[in-house]
Amino acid sequence: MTEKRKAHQASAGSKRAILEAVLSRAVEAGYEGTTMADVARVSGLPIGSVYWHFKNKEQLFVELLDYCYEVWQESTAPVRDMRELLHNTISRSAAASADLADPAAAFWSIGLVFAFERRLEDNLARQRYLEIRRKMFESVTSLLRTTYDGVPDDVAAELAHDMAVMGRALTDGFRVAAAAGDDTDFDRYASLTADALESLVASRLKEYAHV
Amino acid sequence: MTEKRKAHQASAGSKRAILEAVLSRAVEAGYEGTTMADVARVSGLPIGSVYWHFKNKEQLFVELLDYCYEVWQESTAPVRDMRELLHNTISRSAAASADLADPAAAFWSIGLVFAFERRLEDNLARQRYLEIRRKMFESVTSLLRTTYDGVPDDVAAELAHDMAVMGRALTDGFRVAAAAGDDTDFDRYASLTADALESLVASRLKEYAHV
DNA sequence: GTCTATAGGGGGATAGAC
DNA sequence: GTCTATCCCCCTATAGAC
Repeated sequence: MTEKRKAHQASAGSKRAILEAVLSRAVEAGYEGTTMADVARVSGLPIGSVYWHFKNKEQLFVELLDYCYEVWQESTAPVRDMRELLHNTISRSAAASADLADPAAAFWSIGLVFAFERRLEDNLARQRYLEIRRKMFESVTSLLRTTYDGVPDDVAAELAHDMAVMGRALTDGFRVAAAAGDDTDFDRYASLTADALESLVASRLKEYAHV
Repeated sequence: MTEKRKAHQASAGSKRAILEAVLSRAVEAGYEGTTMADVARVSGLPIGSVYWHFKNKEQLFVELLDYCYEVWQESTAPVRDMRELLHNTISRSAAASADLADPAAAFWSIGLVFAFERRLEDNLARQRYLEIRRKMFESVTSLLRTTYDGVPDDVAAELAHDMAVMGRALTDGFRVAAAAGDDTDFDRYASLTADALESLVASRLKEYAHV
């Protein structure tokens, strides 16, 4: 193994160590609460190394979001319907509070902080979160659309959009509940939520069938 | 009017000016993003006066939350059912983004920042928000409970609790949507939300009637 | 009660040796 | 690539004149 390769490997290892350090700090302290000194301490590397691997704090968080999103995609089995989707996301909201070391769960927990910190408007990490948020919404919408068989395209599209909007609101809402420490049985409400949305879909489909 | 009275009046006026200054800053920048220097500048008073009226930043935000909550209570007409309640809270989520000067609407917008900033765990303002959040939840629960006539008490209680949990999640979720800048027709989804929850209630009531 | 000046501490970022 | 020392700015909070 050449010297260059060795250096490269060490670099990759350090980079990952830094990302995991910033993850563990970010889920507890958010963006502003996480200091570069913290990250250096937790990762075991000096602060100079952190700045060698990442241009600045902003870029560090951009790459953190990318890293988490990647892990999330890999670790998330494809779902078949809305019920399964809601169960995954809402139960995972609880997990995001309990198991903060899970990058997949932590992603959304960190992201919501960015949604609310309006003063971070120009912050690239915030923009990255919003971008991923949009991507997720689109993919959920098209997934749901495939679940309405034998329905005119425009109706299915509208229905899928509505369910995606409401599903997103519910998911975010239960994340708020988790963050606020509300005493909530997330499994139970994942089911109830699915019941509510499914009955809404049913009545909408019936309505269109009558036209 | 005595000198003492005059001084007292001036004090009350300044205090209110400071509270409105911190309100306008807080909805834009959150807790950490709002600096005491900002507050002084916007209120037109020197920073020394701010510290004369309020012990510290923490206490300033505690009183801001109390102030907003008070205005919110006064300005909110009593609602009669879940549909009306959802419409008020969800439509107002949109307003919280549009009309930031409205203390009633701003309250929830500011509060959610506290929910997510876990590192503010010991912060009295965060605790005050969570306290008010609980109070609201209780009052919503007991309001809903009165809307289920001719139902056994325990069933009505469970139903009211479930609807309050889901209503809160939806409301918070749409506040997230507003903060994230999602393109959402809040009026429309307030209706759909009410449809979904009402049909859930209907099926639960039917279920219990059969037993 | 109002105002100014400043102490005191912390955080982001860089320089430069190794 | 790693590490240390340090600069510089901003923020909370206080001291003390008026």
